[in-house]
Amino acid sequence: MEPTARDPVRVLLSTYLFQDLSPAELEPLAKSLQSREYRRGEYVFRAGDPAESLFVLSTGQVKYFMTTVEGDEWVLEILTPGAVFGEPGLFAPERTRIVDALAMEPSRALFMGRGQLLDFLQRHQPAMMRMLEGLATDARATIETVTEIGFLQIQGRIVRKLLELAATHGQQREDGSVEIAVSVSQSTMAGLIGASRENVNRALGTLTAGGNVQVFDGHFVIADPVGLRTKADRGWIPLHRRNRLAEELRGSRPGPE
Amino acid sequence: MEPTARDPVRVLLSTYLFQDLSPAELEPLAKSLQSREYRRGEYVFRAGDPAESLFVLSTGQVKYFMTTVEGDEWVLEILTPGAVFGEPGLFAPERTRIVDALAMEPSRALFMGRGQLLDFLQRHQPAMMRMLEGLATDARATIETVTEIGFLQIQGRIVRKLLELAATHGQQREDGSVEIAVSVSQSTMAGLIGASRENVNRALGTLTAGGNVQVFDGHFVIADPVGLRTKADRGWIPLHRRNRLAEELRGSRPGPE
DNA sequence: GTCGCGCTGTGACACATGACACTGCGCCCG
DNA sequence: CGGGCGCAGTGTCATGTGTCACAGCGCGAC
Repeated sequence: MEPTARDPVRVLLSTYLFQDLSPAELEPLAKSLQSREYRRGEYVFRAGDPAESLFVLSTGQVKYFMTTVEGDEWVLEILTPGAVFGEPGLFAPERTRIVDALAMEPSRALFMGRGQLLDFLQRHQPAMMRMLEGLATDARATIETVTEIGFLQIQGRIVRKLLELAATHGQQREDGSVEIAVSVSQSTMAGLIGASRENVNRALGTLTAGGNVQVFDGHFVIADPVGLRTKADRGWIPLHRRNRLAEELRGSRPGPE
Repeated sequence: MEPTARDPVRVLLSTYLFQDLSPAELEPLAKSLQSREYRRGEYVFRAGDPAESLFVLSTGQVKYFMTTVEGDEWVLEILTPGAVFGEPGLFAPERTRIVDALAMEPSRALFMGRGQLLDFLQRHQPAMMRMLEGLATDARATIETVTEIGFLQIQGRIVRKLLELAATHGQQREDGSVEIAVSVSQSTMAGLIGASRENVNRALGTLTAGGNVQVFDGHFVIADPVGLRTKADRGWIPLHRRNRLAEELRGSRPGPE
């Protein structure tokens, strides 16, 4: 475990939520934080649990997902160190978790109670702003996911998801390719895009055959990021990227916006 | 237009965001609000616009949706009077709208600037709490939508959506049936659940044939809410409703949650 | 009136995807 | 060593769903 993971203040500073604050401001909060280790395969929390804490992942990897009775799972996110999770459950009126959070590797997380968090947010406007920002960004990202699921087919969804993963967990390599630093099996990829494992396999097959993507023991390497990106926009769905073009069609619209 | 729609304070009080405040507290805010009317077919804002205001719908009906280049649209929500919209765009770092908001009927909306809103939220903790709650609830609702889209097929999605609409816009009638008070054409229903209009039509056909649902000129009546509800859970996906049952399987899990 | 337009109903058909079934491989554990 | 298990790869097959094509119908515009 790296030294930074041992120092709660540094962990907090590495999150989007607390990044704006000074170590001095974070010190008292950090002191009162609790911490816990999770074994591989252990749940941090499960859907239906009462939501009482905010979590910050300091080491390891946590899978964030929903499960159906049939056992199928929808993977919402792969959380890596520095990730803040569990916020929505704290603020929703039911105060109950609706997703499962499962440690995929030995992991460690800091956590703080709801009261503690609210208290801190109210005293520190920058953190409160970030909280609003985080929730809003989350909501919007999920909205985009919905439309992608609705209109793209498997290969397109994979491409989008790979680019997204590259954006958040990507590591540039000297030859220009980008390595995705989280381990994603084909089945979790299937869970991420809502498809069957078999078809993910096949789609991945054509992508590697096309030279855009490579796979090393459990993680992806995007050999040709530019090429892949062009693939993402062709045919399927540029979403709101079309706005520039649409500008002139609109004509004058008086009003607030 | 009903009298309540004319009084900004009453409109604000009818929203989730400002419901906890006293008329006296809302008075100054209400005074500084601007208001605007929209014709049928007019956009309140469009994807790509800079996000500078928060809106509160006082009369009419607004469609909230994303559009693809092909012209297909994903309808996120049908907004009715008392709805607050445009928040996520205000808080996300890009400060840009990613969805389209279109008046489906002649409508009127109040709006306030971002600075004005932030200022008010910082002075009124209850409103700030509601804001967090609203964003969190939004995020969670969308997450549930994603999983439903992923795992249910058309008929199931329609049933879910009808029940959801009934929950938010439903009106009990004397014979026990529930009327959905917003006008939803088959095409917008298709947009709501991510399916083609034709298949929505067919699925709706079997539902009406089964006696669960009726249609009067553009809005739905759920003839048999209980029966419909049982349909929603059978076969397809009870989501996290299984938690009760799962409790005993878990065994002891030491830890914060 | 008549045209056009938006919405609702259907039918036929192609096809992407889920489901099933089985093989092979690496790895851990007894 | 052998058995079990999770993961990757592939073929076959049934089917839900999108697409296209067309008909009927109410309604507003001219």
